Amino acid sequence: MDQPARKRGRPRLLDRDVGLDIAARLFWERGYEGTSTADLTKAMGINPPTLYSMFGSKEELYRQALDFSVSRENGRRSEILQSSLPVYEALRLYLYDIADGDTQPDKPPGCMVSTAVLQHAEENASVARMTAGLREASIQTLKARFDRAVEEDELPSATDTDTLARFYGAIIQGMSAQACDGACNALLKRMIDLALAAWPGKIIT
Amino acid sequence: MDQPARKRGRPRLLDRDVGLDIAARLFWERGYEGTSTADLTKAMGINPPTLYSMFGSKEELYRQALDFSVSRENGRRSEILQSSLPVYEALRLYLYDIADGDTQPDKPPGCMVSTAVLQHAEENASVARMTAGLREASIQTLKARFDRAVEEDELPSATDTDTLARFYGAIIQGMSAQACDGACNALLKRMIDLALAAWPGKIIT
DNA sequence: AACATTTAATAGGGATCGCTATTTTAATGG
DNA sequence: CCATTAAAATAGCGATCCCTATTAAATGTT
Repeated sequence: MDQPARKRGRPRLLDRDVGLDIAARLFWERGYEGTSTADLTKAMGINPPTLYSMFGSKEELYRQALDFSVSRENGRRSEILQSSLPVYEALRLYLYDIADGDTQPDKPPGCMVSTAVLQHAEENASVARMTAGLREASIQTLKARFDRAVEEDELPSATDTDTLARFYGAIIQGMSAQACDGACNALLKRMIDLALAAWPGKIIT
Repeated sequence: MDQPARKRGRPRLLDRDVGLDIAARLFWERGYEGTSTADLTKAMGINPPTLYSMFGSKEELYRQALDFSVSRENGRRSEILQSSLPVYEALRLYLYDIADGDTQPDKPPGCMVSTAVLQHAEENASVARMTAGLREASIQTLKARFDRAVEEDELPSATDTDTLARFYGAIIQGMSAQACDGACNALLKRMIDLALAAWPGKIIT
């Protein structure tokens, strides 16, 4: 009874999510401008008209592939950050999870969002705005968690949570860049430990 | 007598350094893959064959434009870092100078090297290797200064200078990314101040 | 079997990509 | 004035870019 309700007409050869996964991987590795529609159709095993009927356009496919990938990570990372752990420990695990994502053995290095479309041709400005928006949203998530920590007396009330969030955002972006340049997981985590030494109230030795 | 020794033949319409400056600005704003040879020739006011006779190829032009730009900054930044100031203060001024470079009013945002060609088509792998090499060199410069600080008892002898250098490298890359996303100079400097709080031996309040 | 519906495959269009063979122009040297 | 030198301008090459009009194939329905 769980039948996928076979519709009429010729059946699809490519599952939509499989296609998005393949596209995400290509965009992740080569960037938006470095990935051609020919690359995409070849990797998916389809012809150009199928790509356009399934996803609309290259830009729409990129957007959907980003949504698809981001939403897969968001659940776990949100759980880590919003857990009952002390904010400092939650932040550490959150950053470790991102470091793990930057250095997965069978996936492209770095983060698909953190360092994407920073430079771009004018015609791709709207794509750049999209990735910038995702980065800003991620920073706002951090800031909201820090604001809550202030309210719950885990952080001094004078804490500049905006700058604090953007600082750890910079670490996230720097980790992605260095992962692209070949940095290993252990190095990224050593960097995180250093960055956590800047946490308000810490005494470094 | 300081005559530029007018050679025979038709004189050049475009000065080489002026051309490199224009090219650097375009590559800086749009990235390597986002800048076309047509963009470059149009901005320089020349025809394609002139570009190729002057600079060899698009990739060679990118390399020369990078060298041209980097060498302009390197003198001042090296002076700051190698000055007689305490290493901690030298590092602060060094990072501030980079923040200023990321947010020059009449130039593209971010750094031309820090966040360049992180993702790329396969055919541009050699270009990516080049920018990655420049980033690594910059990190090694930091590490060398920190090693000197260890020798001169400005830092504990157990200091992991490699990780320390890569941590501040990550800050530099994160600042460039956020400048590309619109961050202002003051924000970048607040982030630097936070990053300096991670300096070994600091007591944060 | 014939039809309706939905997708896949073929083939290619118009624009732009990086680049170059050839010709023209502008200077100096004799 | 002519020859020589060197750079600029014209014109366009083959490849690839993103995308689509059209045709063929595979299913459920009648």
